[in-house]
Amino acid sequence: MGRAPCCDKNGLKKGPWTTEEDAMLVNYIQKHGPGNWRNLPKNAGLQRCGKSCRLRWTNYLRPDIKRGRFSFEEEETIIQLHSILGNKWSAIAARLPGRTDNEIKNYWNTHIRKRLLRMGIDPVTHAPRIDLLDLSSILNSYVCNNPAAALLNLSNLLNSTQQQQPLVNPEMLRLATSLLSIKQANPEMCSQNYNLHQNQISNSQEQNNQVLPPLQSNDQFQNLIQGGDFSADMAKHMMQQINVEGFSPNMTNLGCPLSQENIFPPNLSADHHQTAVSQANYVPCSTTSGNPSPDYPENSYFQSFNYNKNHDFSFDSVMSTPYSSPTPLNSSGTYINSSTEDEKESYCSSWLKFEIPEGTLDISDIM
DNA sequence: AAACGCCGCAACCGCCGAGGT
DNA sequence: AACCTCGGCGGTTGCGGCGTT
Repeated sequence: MGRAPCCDKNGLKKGPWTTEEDAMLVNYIQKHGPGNWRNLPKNAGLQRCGKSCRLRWTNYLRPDIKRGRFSFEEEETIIQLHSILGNKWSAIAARLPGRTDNEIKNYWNTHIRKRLLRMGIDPVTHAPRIDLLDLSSILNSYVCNNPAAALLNLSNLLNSTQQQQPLVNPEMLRLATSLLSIKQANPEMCSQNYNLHQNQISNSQEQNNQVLPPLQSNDQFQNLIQGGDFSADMAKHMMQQINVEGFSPNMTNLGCPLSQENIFPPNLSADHHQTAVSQANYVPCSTTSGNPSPDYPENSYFQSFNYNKNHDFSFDSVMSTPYSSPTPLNSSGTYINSSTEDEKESYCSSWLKFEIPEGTLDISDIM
């Protein structure tokens, strides 16, 4: 049985509200309070349906609504809550005083979502995007001191881009080639990182009394996925490794893909799924020094992307200011309005721009 | 100056669950 | 149990403003 419409729409006005209508609605609610939305428009003399009145009140006319730009703190809160709650905008709004679910939803869709996509982060899963999987296989080959395999993987990757949709965006390719060239220049560094990576995993397992061995390669991970025999324990195991590593443009970290679609099969419970996602993104990122970066607030979403201040590939090295901040704080603590989306974007993209040293790998040769 | 395209946001739509009859 | 109302939610749409050509 179909549900009856909330009101008789014949003769009722739709579209943008006029100031007169706003005034009528506000006056009525100030006298009688909100509620009984069905009868409210009739009593208030409005040619609107109750639903429209309620939306207008809750999303725009309510006196406690905070208007204007979202602060950096608000933005971070939204991202973190979204990673936990998903598209539960009302739940997110409940934790952001003065902001409505509609406003947060719009802000997410028009600003944050796009920014995360440009950063290579899946806005749904909050994990690095699927194309990093292929990138990781290239980098992993190099970690294993197999440049030939790396080049082969890269070649396959490029060939695949000639079919339908590109698997890797240009920034990812640039990152890949840059890292390859850096590896050529500093072979010891990478092996050190790899050893460190393995040590971290071992330490983590001791702490968690786990007996599962660390995944030795990206291939092993891929086999797990493709084999279909992927239990919740395995997923947990994977996420432990991710927790140890955090996420950074570090080679070994990239060898551990985070895409949620791959990590969690449909039969994995939502609880496992959600818990793992939260852990993957928001545990404090381990660093070689063992200390979190002081450049970001503790537990900052963006701190998850921080690697190591002393490391050549640290995001810190290319970010002097939290790039997500829409309105950087000045000395008095007020927000500077001159910050533009372009400026924010430049922060985001800067840590993906690793210039290729001259005389190193030339992708055009492969293509 | 006009045309065009893009973007952001307010508003709408359809669905759902809770609660009442 | 069935039906209905109501409030709430998330997804989508459409319009106006703005920048670019």
